[in-house]
Amino acid sequence: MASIFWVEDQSHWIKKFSPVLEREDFDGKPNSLTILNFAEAARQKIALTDKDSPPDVALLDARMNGNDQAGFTVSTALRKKWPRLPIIYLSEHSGTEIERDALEQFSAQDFIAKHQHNVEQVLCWRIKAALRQASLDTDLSATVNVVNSGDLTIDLNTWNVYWKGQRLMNPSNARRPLAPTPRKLLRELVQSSPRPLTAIQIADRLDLDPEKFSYASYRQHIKTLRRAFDAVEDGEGRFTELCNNGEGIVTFGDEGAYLWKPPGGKSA
Amino acid sequence: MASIFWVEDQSHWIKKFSPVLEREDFDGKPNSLTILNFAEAARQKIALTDKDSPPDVALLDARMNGNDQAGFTVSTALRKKWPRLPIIYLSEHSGTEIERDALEQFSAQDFIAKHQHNVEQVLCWRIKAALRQASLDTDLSATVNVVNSGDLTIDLNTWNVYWKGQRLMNPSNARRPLAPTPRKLLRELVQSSPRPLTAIQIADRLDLDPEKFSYASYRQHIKTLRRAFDAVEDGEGRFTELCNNGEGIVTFGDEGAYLWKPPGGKSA
DNA sequence: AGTCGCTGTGAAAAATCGGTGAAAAATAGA
DNA sequence: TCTATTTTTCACCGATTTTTCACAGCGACT
Repeated sequence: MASIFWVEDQSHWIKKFSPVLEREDFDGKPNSLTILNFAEAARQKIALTDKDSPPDVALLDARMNGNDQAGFTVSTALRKKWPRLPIIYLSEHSGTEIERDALEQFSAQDFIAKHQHNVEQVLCWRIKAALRQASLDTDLSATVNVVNSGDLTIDLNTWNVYWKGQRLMNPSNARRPLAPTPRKLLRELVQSSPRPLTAIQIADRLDLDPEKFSYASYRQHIKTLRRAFDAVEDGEGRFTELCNNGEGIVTFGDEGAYLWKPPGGKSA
Repeated sequence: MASIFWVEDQSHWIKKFSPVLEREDFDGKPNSLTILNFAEAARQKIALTDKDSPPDVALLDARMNGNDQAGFTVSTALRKKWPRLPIIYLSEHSGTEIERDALEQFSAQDFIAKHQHNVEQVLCWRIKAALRQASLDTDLSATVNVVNSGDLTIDLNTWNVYWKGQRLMNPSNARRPLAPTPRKLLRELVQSSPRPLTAIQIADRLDLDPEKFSYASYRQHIKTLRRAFDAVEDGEGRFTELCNNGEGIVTFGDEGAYLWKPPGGKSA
């Protein structure tokens, strides 16, 4: 849901833009539009809004109710509370010192002239651009890639697999990591859970030659995986036993398919 | 010095804007302006420019020499080489699908109508805004000219690499510095840690001909690097041994990828 | 009991991976 | 141009991974 914070004092602009802003698809979800008519009302609204739920983008007019600075005071209040919020100016005074101030002094993300061909569309395009830019910024900080399923964690960067906090190792040599194909296979199983995967589907997903990847190989890799889990459970064959009881990596009857069922009752 | 990369096929626009762009004070230093008249020339220039000295901002016209897509092909080439370079379109066709494509499909930073009041000024303001935004982005990651990872330091100015305070030298001749390709390769590995890099990804990042850069070459460079580290550890093969134990420069086990894992337990 | 299909298994064969030195090819510098 | 250096290619080896094969256990059905 894209939430838009809009301050506009002239009703005819509100009439013109609000239907477009409400209908336009910014992120696949319906938008929430907050419209304020006065700078003072806007500042109050800002003060009352939870700091942890900022709007996604703000639209301001620099000059409102005859006051050249009205929009900028709102801008300042917004920036103070949410420094990274993209602010877009919508103004009748493009190419003037108002545009310069907005861009230079008040770090506007964009400045759109109200009087131009096809404004409604342009506005939407530029809001989208601003939203994209903002999401880029936040993506930079957190790029953690993990798949999680109960006690299982797969780190998609290093491809390490952790089971109850311990790293799954190669069962034939405890100092070596799990081999590539079993790792990928496990990931596919976990990701497609609770759906089972046949050998053919696995070959397809792992981009292996379907001629070469037989059900026999599949079985072999499953064995490897179960043993790797067993090694962590450190007792003897605890995990394999689990599988026989219908949890963990279980067979799915037909067509030689296997299925990941998160042990411990909970689902993925 | 703000360096501006500008592609424009019509000389009257060049006459109109170039004095302004040259004189305007973007960052307190004189600007360097590169003007290309054709998309093809622009692409060649991009290919010839050092990957590590990108322009600060690019100005493009979407439609050039009668071809609607000409500007976009340049945009693609720029983005591929310098993903974070801000690209500003200067066009006579605002409010059209050209503007939409530029903003949505080609992730333009901005789109400026050539026919508007006070364009030269507007252009300057918006370039400044783009530069500010870009510097914000890089501030986020690291303004420092040093890549640091545990005991490893890469000075991005001199390209020297230090390991535990000592400079890494060329293993085939201890009086010479580490060769360029291994240095760059190490940097990419360190920067993308904890993600592994395949030979193809490395070729792409170092801007090498992917036809020529084979997995065999990659291995060879890795060998060179490991030996360089060994030389600093001064004993025999201490670092290579580390690698076998899963730290330092380690194989990823799939698709011939390697990965930098900062030794000493700590992550980057 | 017989046999069919599915699953699990160990052992062996086959393919691949990662490391290596040496030599050829490309590039940079004088 | 010639030389020094860097980069790529090639052929080889051992270790590891992946596939294949042959067989055994098990339940279902006839």
